[in-house]
Amino acid sequence: MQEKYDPQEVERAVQAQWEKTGASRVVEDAGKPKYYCLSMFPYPSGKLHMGHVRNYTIGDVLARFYSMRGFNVLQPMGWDAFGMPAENAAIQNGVPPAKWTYANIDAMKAQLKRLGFAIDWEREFATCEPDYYRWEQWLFTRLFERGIVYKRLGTVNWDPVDQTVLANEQVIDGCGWRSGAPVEKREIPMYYMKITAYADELLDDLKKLDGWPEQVRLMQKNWIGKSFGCEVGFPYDAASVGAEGVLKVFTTRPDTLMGATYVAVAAEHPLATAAAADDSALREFIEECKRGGVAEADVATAEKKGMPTGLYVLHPLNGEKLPIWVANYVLMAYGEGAVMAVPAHDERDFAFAEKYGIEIRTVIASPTGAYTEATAPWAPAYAEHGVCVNSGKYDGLCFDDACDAIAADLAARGLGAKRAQFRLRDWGISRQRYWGTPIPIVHCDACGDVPVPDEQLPVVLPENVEVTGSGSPLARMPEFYECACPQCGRPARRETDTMDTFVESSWYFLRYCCPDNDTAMVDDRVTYWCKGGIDQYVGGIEHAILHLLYSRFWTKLMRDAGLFGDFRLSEPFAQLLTQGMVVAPTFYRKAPEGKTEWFNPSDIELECDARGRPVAAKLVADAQPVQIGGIEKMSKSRNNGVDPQALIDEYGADTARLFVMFASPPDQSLEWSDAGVEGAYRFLKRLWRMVHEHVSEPHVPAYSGGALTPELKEFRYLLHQTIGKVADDYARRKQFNTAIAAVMELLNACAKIGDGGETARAVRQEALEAAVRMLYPIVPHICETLLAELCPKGAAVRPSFPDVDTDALARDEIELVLQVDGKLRGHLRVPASADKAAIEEAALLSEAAQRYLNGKPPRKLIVVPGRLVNVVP
RNA sequence: GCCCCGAUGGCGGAAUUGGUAGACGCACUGGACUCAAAAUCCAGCGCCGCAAGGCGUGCCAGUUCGACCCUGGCUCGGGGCACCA
Repeated sequence: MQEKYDPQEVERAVQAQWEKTGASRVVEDAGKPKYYCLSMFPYPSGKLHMGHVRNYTIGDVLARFYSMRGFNVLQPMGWDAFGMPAENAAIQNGVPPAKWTYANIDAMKAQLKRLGFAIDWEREFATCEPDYYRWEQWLFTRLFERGIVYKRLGTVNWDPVDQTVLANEQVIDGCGWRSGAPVEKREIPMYYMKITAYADELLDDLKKLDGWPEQVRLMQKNWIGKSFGCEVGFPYDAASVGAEGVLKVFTTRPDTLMGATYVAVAAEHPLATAAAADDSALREFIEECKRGGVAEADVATAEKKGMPTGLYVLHPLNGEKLPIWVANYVLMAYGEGAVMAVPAHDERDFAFAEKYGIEIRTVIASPTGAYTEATAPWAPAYAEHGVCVNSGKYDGLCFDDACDAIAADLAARGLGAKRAQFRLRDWGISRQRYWGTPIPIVHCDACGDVPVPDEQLPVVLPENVEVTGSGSPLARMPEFYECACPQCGRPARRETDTMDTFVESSWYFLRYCCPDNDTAMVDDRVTYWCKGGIDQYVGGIEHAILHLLYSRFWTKLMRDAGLFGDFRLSEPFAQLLTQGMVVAPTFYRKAPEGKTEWFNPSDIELECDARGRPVAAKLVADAQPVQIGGIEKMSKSRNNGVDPQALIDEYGADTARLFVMFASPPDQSLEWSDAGVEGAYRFLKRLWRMVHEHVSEPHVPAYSGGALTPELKEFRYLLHQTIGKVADDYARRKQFNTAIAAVMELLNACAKIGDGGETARAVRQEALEAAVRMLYPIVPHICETLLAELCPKGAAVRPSFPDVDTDALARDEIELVLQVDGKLRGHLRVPASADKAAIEEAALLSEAAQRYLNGKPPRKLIVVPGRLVNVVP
């Protein structure tokens, strides 16, 4: 055995061995329990960043642990290859998106291999390959025929200078990121998927996902946002509107209906358009509402503005004329694009009414009497449930009774009924971009929208295109869009929009089971690997809502398309581990034209105050100052990703893996710092040295019984306690930093065992073997090597996880904490078998208790078995 | 603005079910080895105090024999908000 730990050489040799034996290759095996361990696949941005290292190490640790426990483990990897950065690279450097993407995949795959993950690379694919997306197109046509996919208008960000649709990320302070021009909202036809038809199931099934973090389930529940209330119809005031009709709104507070003093509609609402026809000021206001992007955060934080239309509706219960306002806070996409406003009992309506001098009418009193009278000027709106006042026949009714009574009266007039409402909206999947899956639809003047028939699939995305950043390249390629109608054969136009990349990431995990199937989307192998759900999914918490919700939805769509046969998979992910983000500081400079340039932390020199807080920063290259931004998730757009390659080059993959796992528990966000890498490396060197010293003497079999000194007995207690703790950390808690710490403690204790004779060496053999096996999932290269040295005969055998020897855990005496009045005052050694009375007696006799009791009996005596005794004087 | 999460020494973090706050590691300090340095090993290391002891888990209140942990109210930081992935 080499005396010195040389990670580069160890890792090269071990990886070559794994490669040779196909150690990570896996096939279906009915004789073994399966464990499908999935990590979220990366976008091929070019280089791995620390978030990837963390994510894939967590996955690999679990995969290897379950493998050691005898499971048939599948750990696949692929590439979420479509998306905007490839187009941006094309615009900047003129490289075709496909070429750029495949080059990035090669680079990142090499990095993943260097890290030694037990990935079955035979199953790898990229979502930009026609063999993959053809099945997505195929299912799309089925869903289109069933009406799950439909077309309607949707609102997008429009850059009037670049004449192009912008992603929310490309809108900065209301302006296009390249042109700097103010962005406008524009309505265009788009394809939607009816996720709202599955809203109830998506909500109900959350209850079954007990392997998911509560936090994620809660976020999804709130996102789906099922609320109960009432639909209310406000008949048009025919004299002002000039037409018959009913304005529909939804409210969760029908009990406040008698306090409604106006209604508000979105700028795009037909009533707003009608009123603006002969009102230039209103037209101008509606134009103003169209300025700015569509992102909800921007809309919700914008100043609330409105304008009266001069039109009226009639209150459905008392016939009173209520003005119709256009308001920028009402969104056409939600519900009916109109709301009823009750300023006295809704904070937003209150602020709006105060600003524009609209009547505020109190109709709810606090049940405790705190808000009883309609007295102006009002304090902030009383938005709690209460009792109806100033509401005629409804006076005195509580929330539930008022809702029932008002809903019944509305129903009697045909102007409303109780119903549920979802916040969830249908999923718009059309993108006016090049680098995505072509939407398989042909537009024919005679036949309308015709899905591409199976025999013409896939609709292949042409790869050699010119990307300019203005408009969609496909829309400039007649050779792509000119086609014959599949139905009537006449000249027709192929759809040039592509699909949202979330579609590809909604089912890739199923395709890993059967990537080579060229006659079906999925097959029986999915049943083997996905029965009961994918056993473990690991990925960033930033995907808690969209990606995970879309994947759940898409799985249900595939189920309902009959693709899973009798197996009928409904929920794809049984266990979910949401990794906390690796965050890093951001640095930028703003150019005069408003463009922002972001600088990588590695190119920055920081100046800190006495307490170590950064106060100023400058770019090393030009020594000029840069602005310090927030500490954000590592991303390409903020250029704050830290490249792990330098770490791997200097210390090796095992140190990188150990350090990242030791730094914090997986679900916690981690501010990147490489302080402490040395410590991880030092630990591996120490482990190597301890094994080297041990094996340089003749081999002894691991301890298997016989008399022990008290010291060795105590050490074996620690050893087996540690094995149990570490196994629990891997399997249940998924907290690897404490598993590592426990093994460190064990080895610290191991180093302190007196050299002793044969027995001590046997115990040390047992401990070192166990420690190396416990660490194997985290640092597999060094452990593979050390295990071969420790058990020369078993070198070829796949390593197993050590078992707990329960005999070693038996104790004669235990130590209890002695508290007086809840404060630590000493310890108590008692026989392990001592009962409550014996413990109480020992506690009262203790020096500490005597000192504080002054001979008086205690007021209380609390014994927590196995832990402590508290004497309350 | 709305939804979710977090805050513990100089730093990363531990305390698993309300029961010893600070495990493990980093940094630092002292010592050993060395011509010297590196590496390694040993010891110390929350704050105040000579000590006894007191204080201490973002802030303010509360529940409890006992609170980092539970409840209410804040502050700050992070994530998501439907076209970043």
